[in-house]
Amino acid sequence: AYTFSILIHSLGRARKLSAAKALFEKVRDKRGMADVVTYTAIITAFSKAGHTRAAVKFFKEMKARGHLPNVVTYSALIHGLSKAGNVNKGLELFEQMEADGCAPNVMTYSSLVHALAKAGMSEDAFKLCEEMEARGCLPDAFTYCSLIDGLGKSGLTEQACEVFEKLKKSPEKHLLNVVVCNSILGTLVKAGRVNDAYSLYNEMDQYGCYPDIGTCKIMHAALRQTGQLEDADKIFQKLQNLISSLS
RNA sequence: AGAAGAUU
Repeated sequence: AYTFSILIHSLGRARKLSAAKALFEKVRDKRGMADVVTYTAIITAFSKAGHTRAAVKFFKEMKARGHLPNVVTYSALIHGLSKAGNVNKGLELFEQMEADGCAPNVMTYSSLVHALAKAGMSEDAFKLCEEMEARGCLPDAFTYCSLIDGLGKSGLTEQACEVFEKLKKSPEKHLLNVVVCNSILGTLVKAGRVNDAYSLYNEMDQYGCYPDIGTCKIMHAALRQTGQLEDADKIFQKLQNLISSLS
């Protein structure tokens, strides 16, 4: 079953959904070898492709057949539902998961924070972060990134900055990475605070974060828009260097 | 030994 899970996972990643499904059904029916991980792999494949009703069908099926979903299964499906814009179903599933005695972990919370943020419910995302901390599950870089990005996109720039500043000073500051920096840079730029963004860009290295392609794209577009063309050019050069160092 | 989450 290990091998089949890997295969189903790979087919899913390659967007070969019908092949993944065919293999899954074969494993399930002919060999009776479908387990929680196999089910989770097929649910993930359909979830990521946005086919949530198929994912939910497999989810119901696994339960009906006595395979208890675990935290990975729930997280994958919550992510899929939220990605399809069905945050409420995601929240419902989150409650169901708790009712089933399955403890959420940082990835489950982060998926929900991301979903709430994307749905413009950043206040709820913020509350969820507080809740997870209160329950002894520390937010990680993914959680902070989703939260900051969501607050920024809801126009709550100040709150986003507060979260970032608080993280910078907290014992968890090692969580600061380039993607978290990019999320606050994007937030500042969106709020028209290009100079604040540029200052932050210039001090990122003090936090052990080094600009990546995403950083340069954000800053280049921002500086070009405000007519700071020389600085934009410098960043464009850096962007080219980063891209060419990829291969 | 296999499965889940972030910025542009």
